[in-house]
Amino acid sequence: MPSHNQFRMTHQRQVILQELRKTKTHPRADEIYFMVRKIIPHISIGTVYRNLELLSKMGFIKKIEFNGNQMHFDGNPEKHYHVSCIICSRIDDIPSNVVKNMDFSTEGIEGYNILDHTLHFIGECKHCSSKVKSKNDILKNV
Amino acid sequence: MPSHNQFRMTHQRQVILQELRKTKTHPRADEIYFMVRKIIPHISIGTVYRNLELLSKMGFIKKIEFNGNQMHFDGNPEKHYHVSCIICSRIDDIPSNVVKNMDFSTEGIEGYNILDHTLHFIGECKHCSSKVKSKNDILKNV
DNA sequence: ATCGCTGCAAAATATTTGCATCCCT
DNA sequence: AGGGATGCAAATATTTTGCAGCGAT
Repeated sequence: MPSHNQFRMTHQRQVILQELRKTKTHPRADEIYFMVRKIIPHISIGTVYRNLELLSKMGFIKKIEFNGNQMHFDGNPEKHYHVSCIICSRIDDIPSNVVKNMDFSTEGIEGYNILDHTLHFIGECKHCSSKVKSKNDILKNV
Repeated sequence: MPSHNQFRMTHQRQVILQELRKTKTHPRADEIYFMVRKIIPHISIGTVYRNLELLSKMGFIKKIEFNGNQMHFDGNPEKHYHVSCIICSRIDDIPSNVVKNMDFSTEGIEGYNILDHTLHFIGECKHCSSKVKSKNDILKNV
């Protein structure tokens, strides 16, 4: 973990950021790697990982740690919440008006200096529920 | 992913569950492996993973997916929230009165059938803040 | 000219899985 | 007895890292 005295905006870093900002799908590192390879064919996966880590440490992007073994990344660093599908693991943004009111006092959390929080909904997306439904339909006939 | 027609309470499974229920530290699979090895020395790590997966699918335990690359497990399947340390990744339970009121309508989350949610606080635990503090103190004298 | 960054490849981490055998129900 | 579960080991999957050379400031 280097301590950065000078942050350099390299071409690789700029393209990673730009491509991540373009999409709303909260991609994983390997997906970002393939997206960026279309623009920088010889970029290495190590560079992608290093940049995602650094960009999130600097607050340009956000890591989504609710994952199912793989990290996801969000080009939008503004505070917002997510919902993910328990079947296919896709992650979507939650409209800001869904949570109307959240009343909590972090003072009750003893021994911690609270810096942030995440609220993450889990459900079944419509794509997956329709898949499961048609599978059941098939099985009924067996 | 086997579909279980008969669930068997094997010795391994029973000890994994029992040891996980004993602790409040939300251990990782490898930590559970070492805990259980004191009782069943020849248990394999594969068995631990398979059982943790199955026990969480059946609702006996909970996976904590906010992790930092490793899954954590909670022997308490009751609804409750967590806080984790951004430095050392330890995870603690949140007292139930911290969140006084959370008003949201999942109907605003289009295209999802919402099943659950997690609320996870991130902060610096007192152990780590004191460590950082003493490190800074040392550096001041350099 | 520095020193942070990159590509490459190997290493480290974490989790899953095939298979013969075991043992719970 | 049947089939789910285990141990072992190999395979996967994911992320990190050492190093020599490159390039942004």
